[in-house]
Amino acid sequence: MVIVPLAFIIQNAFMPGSNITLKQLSSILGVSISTISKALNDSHEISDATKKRIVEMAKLHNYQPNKIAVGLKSGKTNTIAVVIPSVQNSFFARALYGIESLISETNFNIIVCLTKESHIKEVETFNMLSNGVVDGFLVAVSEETQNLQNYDHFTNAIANGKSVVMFDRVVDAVNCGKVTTNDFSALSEATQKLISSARQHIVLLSTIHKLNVGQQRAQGYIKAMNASGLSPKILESDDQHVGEVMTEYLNNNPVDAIIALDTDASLAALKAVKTNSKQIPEDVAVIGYVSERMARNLTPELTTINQHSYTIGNAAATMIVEAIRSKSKDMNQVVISSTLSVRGSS
Amino acid sequence: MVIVPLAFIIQNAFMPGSNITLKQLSSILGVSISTISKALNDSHEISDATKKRIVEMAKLHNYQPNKIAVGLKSGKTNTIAVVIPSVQNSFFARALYGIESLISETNFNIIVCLTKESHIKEVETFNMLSNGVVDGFLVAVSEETQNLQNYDHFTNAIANGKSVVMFDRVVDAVNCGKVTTNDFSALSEATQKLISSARQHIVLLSTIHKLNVGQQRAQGYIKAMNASGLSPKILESDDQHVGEVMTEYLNNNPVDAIIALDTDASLAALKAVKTNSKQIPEDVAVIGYVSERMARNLTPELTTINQHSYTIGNAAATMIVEAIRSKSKDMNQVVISSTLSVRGSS
DNA sequence: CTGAAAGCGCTTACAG
DNA sequence: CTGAAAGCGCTTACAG
Repeated sequence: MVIVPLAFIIQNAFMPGSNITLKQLSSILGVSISTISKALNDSHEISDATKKRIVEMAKLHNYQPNKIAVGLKSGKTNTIAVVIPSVQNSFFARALYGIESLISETNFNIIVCLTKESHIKEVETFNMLSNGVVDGFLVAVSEETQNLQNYDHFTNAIANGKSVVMFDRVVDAVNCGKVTTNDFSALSEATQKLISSARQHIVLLSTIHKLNVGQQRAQGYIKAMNASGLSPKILESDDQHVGEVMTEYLNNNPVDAIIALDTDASLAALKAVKTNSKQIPEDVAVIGYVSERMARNLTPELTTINQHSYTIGNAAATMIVEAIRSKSKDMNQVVISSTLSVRGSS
Repeated sequence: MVIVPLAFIIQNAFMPGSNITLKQLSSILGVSISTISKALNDSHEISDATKKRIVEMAKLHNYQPNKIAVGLKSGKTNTIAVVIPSVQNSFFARALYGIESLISETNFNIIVCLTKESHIKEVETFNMLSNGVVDGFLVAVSEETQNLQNYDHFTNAIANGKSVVMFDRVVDAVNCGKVTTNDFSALSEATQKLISSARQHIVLLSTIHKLNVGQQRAQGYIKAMNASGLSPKILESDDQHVGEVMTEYLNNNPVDAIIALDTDASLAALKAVKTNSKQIPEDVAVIGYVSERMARNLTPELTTINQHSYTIGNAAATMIVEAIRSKSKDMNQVVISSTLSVRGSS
């Protein structure tokens, strides 16, 4: 007969939802903690009979292993930090969705940290999570970090044995997994396409000229323009003033096509052309970067360069899970090609 | 003289970024682990001299306490789960931004989990994180959970001693902290405002009729319409077909105002009216739900009901941090009022 | 003022 | 096949 201590009964009676531990199960079953642990982990050392008894009792009490304790013991937390500049940008929102979808099918969790393009915030995040909290980092590098070119927090994390995968915003100088898109050639092709439809005065509108991706896209545009003997014209602004900048330019220059490099610029371009009483796409063609869903609800429907953000997120998540599980150091690079979705605006 | 074991030197020599532990510091300093722990926690038990020595050495080696170990010992993890349906919806994206902004100023971290409106996913998330991983949950209840009215995962978490705060999507039946907006009266006022500008045929367009918040808004609209002797007309659809539904109705019925309850419906309403060759706002006024930033970039600029999503997220985060810290059980409710931002479309 | 010991909830060599 | 012991990295009552 097993004597169950009174204190235990009381505790269980009054805390029905309270999480039960191996120790408590041990005193209920009259079996050692080690045996229970092994049984629940389906060790071959334990007889089928006891396994059965233990598993049933564990189920009855809704036993859930304490992840923190497992993490401390194993040195693994099964948690991945997703460090991104923002989540209000539809690219990152959808990439995060792609990441989460993949991760939720594994036994990993994700911690999301928003850097707001701040280097300090990014560094603090890495420092705070490097010690025991996460197994790896999925990061889209902040604008400020790109400008400062200070990458110690990345290399330290890697030196600490953490897996690091960069996506979209990557840094060549850091040796880690990378998932990017072909920004240069996507823009070059889109520009080429406009040129082959006899557009001559093609303007690039950007609020992301400080970012690597923005520069890559601009280079692709410039290359295509130059290749056709056309002179590139790049308008740069911030999200507050991009509309004014576009309108101002439209009022004083010939324009028959606009390529806008982000959501704000895309909406602003549509608005500026309409306000200018020009027809889209007859007078001015517009190609932009917005989500597919939004593109379909705009007037006219917007031709977009589709970055496949979900796929990028998914690929990055796949890569880091693989890296953590295999502990391999040789990191590969994946490029998810952007594609042009032609709609009414071009 | 302190004898430093060779193994330790090698380890340090070859793993410069590796996280140092109290044990290692102890062997470097020749002081016990307990003393070091107390010194680093600024205990009054330790003399200033040793404190200084210890703190300096800790800094030199960039000592960071292992959060997992601290969490296991204290039973607190300083981590909060944010469980939301999606992050592609601008409301949740911005609310998450508000949450993160508040949390990042505390010593808490957030784990973000996306339920995709699935009850099962929500339940699994709660089960998975309840045992040791998080101290509390910040949740916007999924559509499916609202329909099934199965709230056991919430009450279990609360019984397990976790703090729970619901925001935007709340469940009255669960006794926890709540942050909401005044959906009913916001719609009632917006409708009233249209009526007082002599609009008669005011249509409500919604893709969120299955959600509590959608129903509340619809009720506010109905009340205002009835109060003025007008007959309410509610068009319901999903985000794929909302445009067709609106266009179809416009083609066959008199309409002089549209209130759209979400971003998809708002863009679709603008598009449908324009396609129908009607003028906004002269022929048809449009009021919608989109972010301020997007509203300003639409043509015409959209009058919106502004939910103050950032503030809602911030308030919810404040509430749960407070709840966790104080361990108080009496949960309060906060209402952040929505406001009407009048722009060109009405 | 400092340190040894116990313990948070687990896992896993090692004995028996 | 089962269990006692050590240990993951910390904190904290308790001795000295």
